[in-house]
Amino acid sequence: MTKDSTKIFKALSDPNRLRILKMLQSKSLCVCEITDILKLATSTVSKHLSILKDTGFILEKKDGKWVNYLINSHPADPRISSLISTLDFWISDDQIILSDKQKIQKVNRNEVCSR
Amino acid sequence: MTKDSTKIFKALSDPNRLRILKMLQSKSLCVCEITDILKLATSTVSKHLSILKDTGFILEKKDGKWVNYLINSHPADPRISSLISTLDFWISDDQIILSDKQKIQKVNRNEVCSR
DNA sequence: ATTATATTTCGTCAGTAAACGAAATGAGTT
DNA sequence: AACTCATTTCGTTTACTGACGAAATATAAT
Repeated sequence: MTKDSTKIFKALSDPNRLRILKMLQSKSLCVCEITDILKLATSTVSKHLSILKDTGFILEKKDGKWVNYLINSHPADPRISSLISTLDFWISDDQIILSDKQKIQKVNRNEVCSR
Repeated sequence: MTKDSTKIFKALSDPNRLRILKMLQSKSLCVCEITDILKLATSTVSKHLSILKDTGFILEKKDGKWVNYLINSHPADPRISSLISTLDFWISDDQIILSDKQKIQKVNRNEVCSR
């Protein structure tokens, strides 16, 4: 219990993972869209997503060749739901988070991917 | 803002620091008392405490040669207060946490220190 | 079937974090 | 002032984490 509490906090203790969570709170996205915004290697983003998925913060939904990731709206673990709603209030005035949010609206997976 | 949010989560993502916080939620303690319970080097415990202090989770109160640490009941940062009260509910059924809590009651700083 | 695209897995490297003991600091005691 | 005890700081070692590119996997399109 202590051990998996630390696992939950560890998942939130990386700035790129927080950015991902905040983005997914606005809109569900595929790996390459997130990659385009964070400017990281695809493999790195994939790893971050698997950490967030393992802890229960997000879900994946396969759609053909794409894998969409979305916020887990009904997590089994109450600690996760509590933290997700907490994050809604936190960090909402942050520059990077705001600009991410704008980019999300414009991003087009057909342009962004296959490059 | 994102950066110091991760700093806050990082502070909570170590099992020994969570044990310390849960202990301090029951009773304020000095470094050597905590050292005795966690079975770590004094210098290690001191480092953990400084991390918790820097993020605002705990306060220190000097008392002669002892330095007592206590939960920060009125943190300036609302994120910290939110997490502190959250931790009150979490992890309360954990074996290690419960046995720590029992040891705290018995610990005597005059026996434990100076060895 | 072959090719193309999206994602994951693997191996590696660099930076970070946690542990320790030893030396330094700070505060009481003699 | 010299001494003792609690704590912090420093230097070192070991383990973990985040980043990358290359290779492997999965699905769609030709």
